Amino acid sequence: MNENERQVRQITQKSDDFAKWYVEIVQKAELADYTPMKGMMVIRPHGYAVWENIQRALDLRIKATGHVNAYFPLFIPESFLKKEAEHVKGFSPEVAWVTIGGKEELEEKLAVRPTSEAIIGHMYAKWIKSWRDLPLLINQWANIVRWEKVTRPFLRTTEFLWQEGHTCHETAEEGEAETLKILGLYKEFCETELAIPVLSGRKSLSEKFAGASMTYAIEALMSDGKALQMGTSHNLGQHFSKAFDIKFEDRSQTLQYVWQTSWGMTTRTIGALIMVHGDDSGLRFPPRIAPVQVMVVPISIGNWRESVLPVAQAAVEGLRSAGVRASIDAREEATPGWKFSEYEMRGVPLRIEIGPRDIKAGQAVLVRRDTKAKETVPLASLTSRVPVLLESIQAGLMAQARAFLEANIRDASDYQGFKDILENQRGFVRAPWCGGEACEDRIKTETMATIRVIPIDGDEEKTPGPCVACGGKGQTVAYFARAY
RNA sequence: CGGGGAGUGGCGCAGCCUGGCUAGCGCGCCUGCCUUGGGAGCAGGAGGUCGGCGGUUCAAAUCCGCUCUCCCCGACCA
Repeated sequence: MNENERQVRQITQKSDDFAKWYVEIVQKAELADYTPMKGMMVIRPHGYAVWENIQRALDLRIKATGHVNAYFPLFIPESFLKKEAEHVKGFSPEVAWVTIGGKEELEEKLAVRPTSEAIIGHMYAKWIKSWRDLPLLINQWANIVRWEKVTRPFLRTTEFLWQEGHTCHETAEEGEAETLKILGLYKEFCETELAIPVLSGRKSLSEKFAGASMTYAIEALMSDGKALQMGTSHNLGQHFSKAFDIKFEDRSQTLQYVWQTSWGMTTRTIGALIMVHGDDSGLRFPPRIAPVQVMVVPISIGNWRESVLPVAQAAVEGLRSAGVRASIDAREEATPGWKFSEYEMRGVPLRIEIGPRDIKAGQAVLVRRDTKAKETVPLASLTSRVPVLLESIQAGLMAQARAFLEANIRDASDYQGFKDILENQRGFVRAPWCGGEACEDRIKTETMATIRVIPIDGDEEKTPGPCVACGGKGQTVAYFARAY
């Protein structure tokens, strides 16, 4: 057993049992913990700090595009949910209900929101009277409850956190433009901040949001070859405005229903960070969203408290004033080696080791988490070198994830080849599809793969071959995958 | 919700089939010494109503019934 193997002996290897590796990391890196209630987890401080960084970066973008934040109630009257037929049908199997308040049985039961279109639609009807009130661009950060049968930390929990945008527009074109703008915003966010490359496009009708006219999504590829939906942007058309009577008087004095969109991203993205970037030593957080970007470990030898510690602390101070989220672990009771492994597990992008030898040489040892490569840097140039390295790590993780994604998009022209890819290699399969639900169903039943996205017109060639399932005329190319 | 596996100090497990002494082991934790450049060592110590409820029995971690939770594989979903 070499050194590298010894240090990771406590975690399940990723290649050995991916699912087990995942839940072990979640718990050992203290991102989340189970509670006595099924499907309900505690997001622990280390996990919540990641969520706060995601929130900050995403909120900035949402606001930069003209949206404002508000907060709507947790509860939604049953009658509201029932107003949009498809909506209630889609969500009713997974809604939690409040039927008693204190000791009183409620006259009308209240849904714990599975999403907020209904309550927001009701309020919008009250607020919107004129074209001058449009566009209405509101976002909320909230918790959501969906009574799922199968749960997994971050990926699918009974209660989860998200942001949901709900907008109203004068025209169908504006609604569609907003839907696509957000889709692009999500894609840029995932790639820039999370270092997770995504495929974007529309969903098939069977996969679209209950009550939408069209759902667009971004999909990422986890390192076990399964796809994960990272965010959705829905063009709601006039479905909800008609159900909730959201009307405005337009510029030519005609009464019209507004055109709406809704879109969301959730705490699931944390699960994606784990599964896209994690390795056998633990997490690898992209620097931009890492709670701690740099951990300084003073090498505790001899009179290190007098000789090493002050230098290490000064280094942390210097990095902090340079805008780096730096921290120091000066605990006496843990050995340096233990700390190295610990911060690798927790995904800290960069480790700085400072010991007596380094001080003598006026340098520090920098170890990047993504490649584990070491370099020595003069103490005086830490504040200039560290930001460069952090950017390089961010870019490195992205490059690695993109290479993996690209290597795992495979074309299939016939059904046997299609099945072989899903059976032996997983990843995305790009294949022509006739647009028929029968073929979609058959593929799902026989291969467990679903259409993740259909490229938006113009993004892909327009003359697909025959449908990979039925051999009929191909209408479009679609990306299929087994998904979480 | 269907099929399979599991629940015993913080973590990982043994014990259960065939009921019986103070429920054991490794890691972790506490104290002290000694160490510290990849998860150190020695000595002493703390911590468990065996997931919960009920039943059988002189006696239950162990047998029986119900129930909760977790994991895996399907059907449903961000």
